[in-house]
Amino acid sequence: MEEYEDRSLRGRVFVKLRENILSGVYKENEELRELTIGEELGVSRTPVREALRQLELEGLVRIIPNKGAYVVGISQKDVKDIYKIRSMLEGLCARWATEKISEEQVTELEEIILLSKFHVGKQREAPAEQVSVLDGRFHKVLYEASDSRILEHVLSDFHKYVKLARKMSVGSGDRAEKSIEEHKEILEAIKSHDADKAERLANRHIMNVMANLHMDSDNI
Amino acid sequence: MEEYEDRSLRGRVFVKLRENILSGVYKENEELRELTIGEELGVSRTPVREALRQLELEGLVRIIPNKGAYVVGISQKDVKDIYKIRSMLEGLCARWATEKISEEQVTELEEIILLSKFHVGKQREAPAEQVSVLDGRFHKVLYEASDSRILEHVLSDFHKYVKLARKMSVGSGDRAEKSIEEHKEILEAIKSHDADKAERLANRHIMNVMANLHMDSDNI
DNA sequence: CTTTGTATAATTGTATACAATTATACATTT
DNA sequence: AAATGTATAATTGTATACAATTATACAAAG
Repeated sequence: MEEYEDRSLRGRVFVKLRENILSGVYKENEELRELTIGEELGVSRTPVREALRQLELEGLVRIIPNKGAYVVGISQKDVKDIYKIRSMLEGLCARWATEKISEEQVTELEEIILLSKFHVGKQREAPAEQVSVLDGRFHKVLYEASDSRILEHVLSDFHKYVKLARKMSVGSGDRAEKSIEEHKEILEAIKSHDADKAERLANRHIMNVMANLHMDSDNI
Repeated sequence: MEEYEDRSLRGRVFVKLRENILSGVYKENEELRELTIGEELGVSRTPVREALRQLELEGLVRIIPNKGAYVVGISQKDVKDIYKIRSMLEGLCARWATEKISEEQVTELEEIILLSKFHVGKQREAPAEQVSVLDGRFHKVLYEASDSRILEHVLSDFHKYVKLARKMSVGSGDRAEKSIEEHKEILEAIKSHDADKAERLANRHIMNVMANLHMDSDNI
């Protein structure tokens, strides 16, 4: 669904606006004028309008008819809530994946873990970025393995949210290694068909990620 | 966020299209042409386009750039998945509500239960409709009581989904009475500050609702 | 000085025009 | 007859024009 997002002007405007809202470029309650944004991005009002309507549905923008579009943004508490909700749903996802995962997907997850260990080992050339990408891929495969497009959809949304918001926070120290270790444990539980354990581990994994974030500023 | 949906043309088109997709008027993979829909609803392409872009974000429509918009719809399995996910999240919602609910909200819930009993009692003049509205209000207050706009947002979305899809299925017999009884038990648990119990009851409540649905046809 | 009314400007809502892309029909070639 | 190329039509993508609504400035009244 999202693969085509960057091809159209609307898609690019949508991605750019979401990024600017989540990263704090646009502040809470700031008014987003269609013409102004269009001029900033070099497009007309039409794609801007469409992007704003989509952002409204995502809850990042509040539109008051005939009046304007206003940034909603997400607070520190929102991020925490998302992690708690995600924790539950990632658990459910791991449970369903245990029942539905294919051989190919298991292999894919093993490859991702292998690559993650490799990249986190050599602590040079932007390791965080590479490891972050692999983390995203790990969870994405898990979502697909759950064989539930509904669950996949909602988890992907949340994942995008926190991925962007996370850039503001700083994950500390040796968290990356521990995270990969947890991925490995989750996969082991899935492979041994222990759905309860997989759910519990996935659950805790997300809570650990959250606990590692230092969320000091009020707005993310 | 949704209160203004019906005032603008876009809002009306959006609601109408979603209704037609979820109720099966538009079939799976059917192409939705902007001009055609605009003519059907008596509007130009612009509001139709905006509505389609929103539906894409909701996952009900798949848009292929420069090609068209196609109905995705939801399957029987999707509905079941939504209920399972909702079950978990309504549990979490009840837990948080236990910690955060206000006196006014408790009163509001008590009123809704009282009214529900009244309406289910006199089995005349479209009782199902009235009881359904009250059911919606009960859960809405609970969402607000959780004091988490994120959880409220995702649960509201799911609730809308199944509310529309449910019309296709047939809830049987004396389910309404039992449902109200369950609402009452959840509220009692919340009032006695027993978060574990509230979560467990809310959990089971949604699963009971699902179990009561007769989902025979392949597409809902 | 504050309030209220009104004219003006700014902004959004919708429709339409034009450009770019894709689908279709049909002739041409093999 | 099947495959391919090309012209045409249909559809979407974007920009712009116009209408409706809301905000702003400022004068007049109290």
